[in-house]
Formats: sequence, C-alpha cells, structure tokens
Amino acid sequence: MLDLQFICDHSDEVKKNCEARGVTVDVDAVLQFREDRNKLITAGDELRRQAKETSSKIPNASAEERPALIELGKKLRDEVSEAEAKQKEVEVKLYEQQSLIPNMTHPDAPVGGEDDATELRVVGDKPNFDFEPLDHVDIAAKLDLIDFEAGSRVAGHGFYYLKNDAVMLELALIQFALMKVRSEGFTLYTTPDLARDSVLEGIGFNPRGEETQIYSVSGTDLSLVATAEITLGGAMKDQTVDITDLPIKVAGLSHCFRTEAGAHGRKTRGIYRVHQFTKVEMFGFTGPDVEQSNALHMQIVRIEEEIFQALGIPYRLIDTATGDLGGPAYRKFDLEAWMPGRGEYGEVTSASNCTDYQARRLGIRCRSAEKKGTQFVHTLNGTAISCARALIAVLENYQQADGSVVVPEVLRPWVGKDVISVS
RNA sequence: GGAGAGGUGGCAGAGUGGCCGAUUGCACCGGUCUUGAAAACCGGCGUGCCGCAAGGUACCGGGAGUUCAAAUCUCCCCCUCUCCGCCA
Repeated sequence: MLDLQFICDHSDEVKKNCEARGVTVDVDAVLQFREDRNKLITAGDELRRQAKETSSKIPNASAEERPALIELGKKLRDEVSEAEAKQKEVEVKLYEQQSLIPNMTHPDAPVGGEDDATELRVVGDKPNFDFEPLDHVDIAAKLDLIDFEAGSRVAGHGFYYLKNDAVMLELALIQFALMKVRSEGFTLYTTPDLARDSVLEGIGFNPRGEETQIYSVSGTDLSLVATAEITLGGAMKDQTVDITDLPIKVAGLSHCFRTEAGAHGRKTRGIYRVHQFTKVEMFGFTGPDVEQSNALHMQIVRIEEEIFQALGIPYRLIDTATGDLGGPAYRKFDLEAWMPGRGEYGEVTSASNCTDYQARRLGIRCRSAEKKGTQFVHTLNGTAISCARALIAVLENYQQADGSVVVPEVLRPWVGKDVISVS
C-alpha cells in the first residue's frame, strides 16, 4: 500500500504511474474519500471530547444535576457511535481504492508490457547438441525420474512424484542454494507451509478472491503458502525494529502451492507449471530509503546469477517492464534460464524490491535515534532456487546423446554421482 | 483435544468501573557533581490519527457488548505457560 499523504501530495505522479503499469484506479476518489474521512475524524473527536467531559463531571455532580448529565452522556454516546459508523464506511471505501494503487516504479524500469522488458545481459553458452535435444518430460521418462501418472491419480493434474535421482537432485539444489545464501549472510529458516489469510493479504496475495492463486483450508483462516516470501515477510508482521539492526537478511525453504487458475493449456507440459513445488527464497528488510533497498536488491540478483553460473546453466537477466510488475514491486529482475527442450528461456527466479509497500500493510517499522516516531522498512524478495524449474534447466542443459544426464559439478557431493544414466 | 493460569509502554511489573495513557523499577537521553568514570541527585523518555498551531483523539493481545464512564465487567477469537491425553 502506498502512503496516503504521498498519494495526495503527488497525485499526478501516482496517476501517471498507474497508467504506466496498466492499472485503472480512481485516484481522485481516494483524495475525496480522504477529505471526507478527515472531516469525520475531526467531528468525531469533538463529540468524544464532549462525552468525556460530561462523564468526568458525573462523579462530583450533585444528585439534582446528575440525571441531566447522564441524559446528555447517553445522547453523546449515540452521536459518537453514529459518527464512528459513518467514518468506518468512508474508511472502507478509502482503503479499497487505496489498496488498488500499485507501488511507484524505479525510474530505470522499462515502460510497457511483457515484451518491453529490458534484457540486461545474457550469460553462459547454450549447449551445442549434436543430436535432437529432448524436453525434461522425455528425459525424465527415460531415466525414470518423475511419475506424473501417480501424481494425477493421487492429487490430480499438476502434481507429480519425483523419483530416484531426481529426488537427490532436488535436495542437492536445495543444499547448494542454502549454502550459498548462508555464505552471503542470510539467516536460514524452514518456514510453515500454511499461513493466516491476514498474513497473505499483507504480503499482497488475495487468498479467497475469485481468481485466487491460493489454496485455502476450509473452516480455518489458513491458506497454503504460494512462496516463503509470505512466511518470511509475515514473520515480522506488526514489529518495530531498531534501524541499527537493519538490514535483516533471511532465507526460507518451503513448499509452494499455487492453483494456477486460468493458466491451463499454456506451456503446461511437465513440471514447468505445477500446483506444488519446493523453493528456497531470500527475503530482506532494509532501512527506509531506496539507496539501501536497491543495494540489497543488487546483492540478491547477484546471488541468483552466481547460483546459475555455478550450476553452469545459461540464462538471461530481465528488467521487468512496468506493466508486468506486481502491485507491491518497485522494480523486479527475472532470471530466465535456457531450456533446450522448450527451445526458449523460462523464468527461474524473480527478485523484487517492494520498498515500503508491503511493510506499510504488514506494519513493519523501524525506529532510529535521530528521527521521532517510526518509519516503514523496505522489503525485498528473491528466489534462490525454485526446484521444479531449476530441475528442468539442469535436465535439459545437461542431457547427453545416450539419454543420460551429467550432474552439474557443484551438485555432485549431494547427488553422489557424476552422471544419471539408464539403470 | 481436555483442565488451569496468564497476555499492560524497550524490558520487568502495579493497577479489578470514574482521581489511569496508565504507579514503580530497570534501560535510554540531557543536566548537576567529578581530573575522568561510577554512584547520587534533578529533568526528559510510547505509537497512530486529526489539526497551520495550540491542542484534540485513539490505543492496556484482537473483535463485539454492558455503562453517562471500561486496562478493570460480559461474550467470541488469537497467543503464551503448566498439567493431562494423543502422536511423527
């Protein structure tokens, strides 16, 4: 959520930003609701003041004065409740509109839609196969690495069983990513796979809406998390930290569950788009200025690149265009790995600087000796390794003519072999 | 899941209907004293919202209620601790 004062002081900029992001919001309505609300607050405060004054007179009032004061108190109480109801009504409308306004955008982010993203760099050499490369589904079939049938039988389309060396490969990817982020100063966590709806909402997910991406548990206020971003960010909900404790860098391993509503029929072969996968996510809290959050953003992107470089997987780095940014993101970089079976790049990581947008809704503040009051921290998130897609990249880039797959060198300690071959 | 005890400002911990936005201690900041420090003493010290300001208002886990008046009484929910049950 954007700061209300900021919206009012910079309404033209906010409008322009909404336009660039392809979001339709009535910014003027927000200004109007705010004005209405402020008047109601002032009026309500005055009524409460009178009510308090009246009540405070009663204990010392004479028996004759008392009944009149009590009557006045009752009248004021009713007026206060009426005023509060009106105020609440306006605040609901205000909040609704305000929530629709996306974060402001980094000045360097390209303006436009998906195709307008800036390709910042292309790293690594695509493998030269002297044979027709297979996609990960066929590779996995030959090597008996994934059981899609069992997945469907047990949980439906979009679920899968990893099997044999794919299990070791997945765990190796996790281990490798965890070691890497720990060496970069991130505190490691495994996090809950369920979270309260209020936490999901704070991060920017809409758990029970019509087109929700989220599975929710009926009869509870819990939902399955779509990413550990939810639990890592949510862990600090309503907390105030000392500014000298920032930045806080954490990383979490969790399962991720997504309904993928409306994604049917679009490049859904294999484990590219699935309802459940495992991911190591980085999350950061920094002091409240973009210099600090941008610096951590760059570190997160650098780590992501180094992970894929170490895995020996060619990729390109994308600076996401305004129209493709989620509401909370100020800027977002995606790593897209080369996937020979698909014959194209596929998104494998995503790193966002959300500035204070998430923190405002989650109530994560910091306190400093210099400034009175508190300020909202900046939050960032980025993928260290997302197993399903990383697995695709490994299998497809490391496939051999004989159907075997060479294990990337950095993963061998955990996989326990150099090559995965037909047994 | 059952029984009991709790949740108050950065921490500790009073407060059971009006004198309480809240006693006190610690921590913290400023001052006096001191060669310096400690101790002692004096003063300050929560957050949000409205307001140009003076000031007002809200907040004692969260929500609803009773009352002229709620940290305090009632109900629901969340959380923590102890014991019991169950269990990887």
